[in-house]
Amino acid sequence: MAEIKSGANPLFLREEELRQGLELLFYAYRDFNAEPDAILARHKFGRAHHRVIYFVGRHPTITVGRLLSILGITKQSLSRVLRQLINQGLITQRPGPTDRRQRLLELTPKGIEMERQLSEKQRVRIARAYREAGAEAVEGFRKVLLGLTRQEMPSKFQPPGRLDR
Amino acid sequence: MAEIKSGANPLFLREEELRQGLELLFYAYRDFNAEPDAILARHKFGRAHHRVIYFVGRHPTITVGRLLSILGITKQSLSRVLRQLINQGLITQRPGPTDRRQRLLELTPKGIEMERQLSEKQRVRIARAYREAGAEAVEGFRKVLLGLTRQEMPSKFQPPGRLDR
DNA sequence: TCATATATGTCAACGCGGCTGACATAGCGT
DNA sequence: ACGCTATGTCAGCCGCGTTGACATATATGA
Repeated sequence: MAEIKSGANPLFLREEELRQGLELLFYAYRDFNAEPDAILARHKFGRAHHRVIYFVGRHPTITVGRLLSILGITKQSLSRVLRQLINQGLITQRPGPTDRRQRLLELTPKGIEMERQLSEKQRVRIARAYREAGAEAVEGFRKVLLGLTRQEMPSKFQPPGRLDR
Repeated sequence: MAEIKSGANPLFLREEELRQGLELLFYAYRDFNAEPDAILARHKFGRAHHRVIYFVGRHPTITVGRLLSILGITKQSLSRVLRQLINQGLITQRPGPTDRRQRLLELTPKGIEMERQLSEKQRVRIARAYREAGAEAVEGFRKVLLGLTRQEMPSKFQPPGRLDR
């Protein structure tokens, strides 16, 4: 692991390109979450709440366990925000029909409304970026992001609720 | 703000597309930071340290104030991690030559080595994703991310150390 | 030169959201 | 009946944001 850099080496140029990608991702992610963060703050919530609301909305009747592995956090961490969301009436839980140990999670109408408010900001932002960049760029965007994702999941828990169907 | 959804409306299909982008970004960002996180943990550092190391490496002799506005955090937050990095001998500071109130920050050789270790993981990952996706996709990736970034910076502080020169 | 503004640092307290470890309970499956 | 599983909870820790207040050195303009 050395010998990589040198003068007019294409690998050297590439280095800059890669760093750009790095930073682009950093800034985009940060800016992308700024607006929802503001809304959440008004409700005394944080990003963790946002993520839970989002994924429960996306996968109604999802179980706690499945939600845990999507989020990649511990049950203790989840429990804290989940309890708040349930207490505030944004999410309901009910026993699973076949396996009654499970708690199936769903958004209440209030939760749905909140979800809409939060993701609307981001959807608008993405929609604008997509529109400005063009369909072809969008395809590339997705390809690269997908390539960044997963891999070296050491065989163990595959991201279970993956978007890609 | 309603009336958006309906039956066979193209906007409705678009909704799915946008949500995909949303999640893609979430997963990519998460997975993208997993490896550096592991390295950092071994040194008792966190992501905040990573970001500081990264940007100081990228902009040697950067001032504290400039670093603050790149990171978008408060000086108290920065001060904590910066002090640790200086104590651990990864970063040095020295007074600015013209304005001696400033502290110019630079990586020590030890800091450079750490930076290399950390970003190497990410560079490899990006490089792989780029290679698999192809040059055209990379262009699209950048276009879209750039579109997601900035905007509604309320005129105030423009991201000062922006990558795009 | 004096006053004010700027660059930076520091103390203290707080909040969010990760984590580990330990333990509890209900329900499933053999 | 027993053990595994799904879930919940208590307690404590840590990273890393925040606000607010105050300190110091230096720059700069009236």
